[in-house]
Amino acid sequence: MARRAATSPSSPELDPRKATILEAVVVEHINTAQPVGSSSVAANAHLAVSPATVRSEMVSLEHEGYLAQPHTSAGRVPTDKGYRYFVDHLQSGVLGPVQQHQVHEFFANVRGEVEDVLEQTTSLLTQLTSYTSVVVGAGHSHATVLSVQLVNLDARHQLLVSIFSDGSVVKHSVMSTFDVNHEEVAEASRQLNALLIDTTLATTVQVPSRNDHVATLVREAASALHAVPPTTDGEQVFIGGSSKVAEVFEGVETVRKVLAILEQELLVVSLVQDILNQGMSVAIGSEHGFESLAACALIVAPVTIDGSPAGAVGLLGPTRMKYREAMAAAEAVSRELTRHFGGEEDRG
Amino acid sequence: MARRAATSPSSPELDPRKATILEAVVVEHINTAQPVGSSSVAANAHLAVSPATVRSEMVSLEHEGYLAQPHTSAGRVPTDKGYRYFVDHLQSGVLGPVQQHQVHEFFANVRGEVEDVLEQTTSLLTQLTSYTSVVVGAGHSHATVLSVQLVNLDARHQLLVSIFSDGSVVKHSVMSTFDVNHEEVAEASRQLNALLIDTTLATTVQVPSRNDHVATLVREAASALHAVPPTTDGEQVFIGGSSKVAEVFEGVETVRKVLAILEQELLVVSLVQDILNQGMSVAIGSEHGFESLAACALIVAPVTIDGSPAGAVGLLGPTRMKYREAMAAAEAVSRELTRHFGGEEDRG
DNA sequence: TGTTAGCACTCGATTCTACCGAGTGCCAAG
DNA sequence: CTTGGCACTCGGTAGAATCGAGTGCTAACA
Repeated sequence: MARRAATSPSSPELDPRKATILEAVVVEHINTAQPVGSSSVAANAHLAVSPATVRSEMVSLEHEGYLAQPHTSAGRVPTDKGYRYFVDHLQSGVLGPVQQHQVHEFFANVRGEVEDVLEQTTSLLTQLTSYTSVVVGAGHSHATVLSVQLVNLDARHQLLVSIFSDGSVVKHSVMSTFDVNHEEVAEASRQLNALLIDTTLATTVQVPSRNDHVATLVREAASALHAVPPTTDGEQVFIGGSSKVAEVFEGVETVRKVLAILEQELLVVSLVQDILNQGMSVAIGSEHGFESLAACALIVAPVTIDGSPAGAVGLLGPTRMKYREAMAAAEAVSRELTRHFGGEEDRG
Repeated sequence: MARRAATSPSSPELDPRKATILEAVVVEHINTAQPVGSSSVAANAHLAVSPATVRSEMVSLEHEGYLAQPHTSAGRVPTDKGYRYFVDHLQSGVLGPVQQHQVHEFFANVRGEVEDVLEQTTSLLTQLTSYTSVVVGAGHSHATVLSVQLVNLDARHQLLVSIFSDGSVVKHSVMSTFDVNHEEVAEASRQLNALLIDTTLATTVQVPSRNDHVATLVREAASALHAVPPTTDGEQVFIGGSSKVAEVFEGVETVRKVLAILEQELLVVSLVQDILNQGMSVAIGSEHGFESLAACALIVAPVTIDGSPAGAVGLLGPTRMKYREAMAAAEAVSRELTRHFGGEEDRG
């Protein structure tokens, strides 16, 4: 319920009958992918009115922008606004027993590093919903350094391995212009530890200005660590079920566009995070502002660790996707993921 | 030339005129995606014969399995065998000036870790060819351990970070059933180093059998490290341009199948490596044995470091792909990649 | 006033037909 | 062995006819 409220950017109430009709149209169109006619609404929705009445209501709904007509003599199709109303007034569904079981099984058996779990979670989500799934793991921009280690690959190549408090590990190669022996590397490693432990990536550190081998190594290693790629602070993206794109969308061109977006992982991250920042759980059609995703709806659910945002799960489908089921799945998985990571910490 | 010889699994020589006709059909069909008729071959290929003659040759080529007829009154289309002959007798092309420039630019500017370079290489390949690209980085199954480090995330959770001689870094979490203090972790870390340095993942190590905290930690950490996922020894796969699948293949079903295969990265690795193991550089249609890739051709080129196989680059397209250009691109990129990594080592 | 039955109308989809033409296979002459 | 000639095949396209789902409007009705 809280969710539903948080998720309503613009849903003026609608006359109850209109609401029922709109809902019927949406449901029907989601199931059939066809324009919906007045008679099928009159039959289906159990409001005891004639098709003619439904028709006049539909005209009105069309004027208000909730429905559209592909051509003069066809049924109606929901607009993005129509879907939005539908979603905002959707009572939250619950996962079917089979799906619940799948989720339970998954989290009971899943093992391995965070990355592996997140990766596998995309499979779970796609299996649950038949939609393309996205899992975003938060960056480690405010994690502190637990330990760094500089090792010699050969005399001119060193590797800086940094371990962060959130369990992430990052490596950077360092190339030196002079030969370095093991003692120098060990000494540099020691100094780097002293310098970097408990700092974050954002912290600026005081590097030695001397020009001996060790000091130079330390300088280069530290700068390698702080040379953050400008576009991201290390979020990870996992995408699962991209083949579903070809099943679920019609029209090669749409498929191509969607795949092209999915290829740009940075874009996907920002897309998901934009939606979360706006407090939404669903972005429909043009709402997310990506031209080439106009045919898509994206459901997102945040994952938190110890109350602070740690990532998100998402489901990407056509605007006529099965919102209730997909939202239930996204929520269940995000909840379990939160518990999986958070709970582990508590128990440990 | 050596390549071409190595790449011929089954290409009995063909009567020169038939060869010319076959080639003309393949070229034409690659360009137009349409069945090719006798007259266009007679006109195009500069053999001074009439369409009628071409026709009779075509009948013969069809009997021998090089060509096929979609239906009675249509032109001919190459079979997999036809493409195979074509490829086996293709004199190696050379990259166009624009592409050469792109490759050069790329390798002049590329920075970062091996993984980043490989990842970005997929973009390069896709940009060069407009096909989906695959880059496989070899596993570190025979790299030796340079250093391991065990750190405390909290009292019950430790992280084992292992650095290998090939520059790869792997982390494993270790969960303990008792609280561990920093001294114990440090001691365990020391012992693990003594135990593991210079071993490979395949080496079995003698772990302490005592039951104190440190020994238990060491045991658990060592077993975490050796618990290799059964299906792989750490190959990395990078896939680029999957949206090209939707451009290049016709038929939603084909697109779906191909994407589904690409999702299973392990499959892609084994596919690429099978082809390389057989000494082939191109697998056409059914040659690679994947039912659902029957409409595909896959071009692969090995990447070596210091003479030993270190991975591969691949290009995936329809059987009617532009072999010469794509092969040239794959070769050029694999060559540059080999130089990029190998050369660096030599200079360093 | 809101609802409904009736009805003419619209227009995409489907079917059918005719037909075009690219391409074939065959044959007889060169 | 090659080639021009020719009858034949058959997918693709265009046009006409038809179908029917669905609409908007209107007049009657509660």
